[in-house]
Amino acid sequence: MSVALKLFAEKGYHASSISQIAAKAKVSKGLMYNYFDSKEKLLEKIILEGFNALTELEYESKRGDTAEEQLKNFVDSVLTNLYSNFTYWQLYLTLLVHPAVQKRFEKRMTEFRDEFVSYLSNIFKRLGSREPELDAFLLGTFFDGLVLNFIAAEDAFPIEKIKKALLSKYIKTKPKSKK
Amino acid sequence: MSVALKLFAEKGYHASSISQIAAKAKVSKGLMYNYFDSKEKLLEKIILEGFNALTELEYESKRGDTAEEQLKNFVDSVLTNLYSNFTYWQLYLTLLVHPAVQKRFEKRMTEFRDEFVSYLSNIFKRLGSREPELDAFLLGTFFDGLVLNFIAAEDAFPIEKIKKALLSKYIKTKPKSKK
DNA sequence: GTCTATACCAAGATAGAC
DNA sequence: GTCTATCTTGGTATAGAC
Repeated sequence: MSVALKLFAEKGYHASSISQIAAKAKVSKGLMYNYFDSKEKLLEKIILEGFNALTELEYESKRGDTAEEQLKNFVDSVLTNLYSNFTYWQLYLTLLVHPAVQKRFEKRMTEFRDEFVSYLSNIFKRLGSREPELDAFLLGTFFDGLVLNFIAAEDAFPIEKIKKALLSKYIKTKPKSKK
Repeated sequence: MSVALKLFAEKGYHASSISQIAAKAKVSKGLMYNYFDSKEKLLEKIILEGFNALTELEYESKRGDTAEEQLKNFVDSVLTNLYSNFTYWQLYLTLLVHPAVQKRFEKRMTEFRDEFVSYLSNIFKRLGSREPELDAFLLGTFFDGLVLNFIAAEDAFPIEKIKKALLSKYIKTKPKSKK
C-alpha cells in the first residue's frame, strides 16, 4: 500500500499500473489481487487510511490554553505534518483537483474541512477578529496554497520563514496592552 | 482542443482517451491523428496555449499608477481570470500536482511565477512592506490556494468577499465613509 | 479532410499449480 | 500465500478507401 500510495501520488492513479506497483513492492501481479479486489479498491483503502492520519493531526493540533497558543500549535502541526506526510497530502491534492475522483470522497472531505474551519474560527473569535469565519477561511485557503507549493517545489521552500510570518500576521503582539 | 482541454482538466490526462475526445468533438478517432501527432503532442499544444492566456493576464493586470491601484488591479485580474479561464487553471493545477508531468514545463512555469512574484514584491515595497519578497510569496501562495478551492467547490465560493478581505488586509485605508 | 478497419500493445483481472 | 500463464478489454496509433 505504501508503494501504491507513492506511485498514485507522484504519477496519478491512472498512470500507475498494477504491474508497476507489484514490481516495486516485489510481489507478483497475481498476488496483488489476493490482497485487493481491484485497483480501485486499493486506492480507496489508501485514501481512507490517509484521512485517518489527517484526523489524528486534527486532535494533535488542538493543544494549548490561550487562543494564541492554539493558533501557534495549529500552524505548527499542519506544517510539520506537511513534511512527514508529504505523500498523503499530495494524494489529497490530486483528489481535490479532479472532481470526478473527488465525488466519491466528497462527504468525508467536506466534513473534515468544516471541522478545521470551525475550530479555526473559534480561535480567531477569541483573538478578537471581527470576521472570524472569513479569517478562518482565508487561513485555510492559504494552507492549501502552501501544500500545493510545497509539493511543486519541495526544496526551495522556506517553511520556517513562512511559519514566523504567518504567526506575526495573525497574532498581534501588542506593544501596549498584553492579554 | 477545447474539448480535450476540458476532459484533461476534469478527469486527468491519462483518464481521458482519444476516443472520448473524438466522440465529444464529433470527429472520428482517425481524424484526430491528422491534426495532432499524438496524444502527448495534443496536451503540449493545449498547455502552451494556456500559458499564453496567462501571459496576457499578466500584462492586463499591470495597470494603475499608485501601488494601491496596482495591487487592486492585480487581485482583480487574477480573480476575474479565475472565473473565465477556469479550465486552464484546473489543467495548470494538475501539472503542478504531478511532478512527473510538470518536469517538462517546469522552466516555463518557474519563469512565469518569478515574474509574478517580482512584480508583486515591487508593489509591496512601495506599499511600505518591510519584507516585500515574503509578502509577495505569501500572496502568491494564497492565490494558489484560492485556485484550488475554487476548483474543488466552485459554487460555494464567496469570491467577492475574499477580494474585499484580501485588499483590506494589505491596503491600510482609513476605514471611514463607504461600507 | 474525413472516415472505417485494423494492427498492436499494455492494462486490469482471473485460473490454477505449488 | 505466492507464483506463472492466460484471458479480455480498451487504449494509442496507422493504413488506406473515399
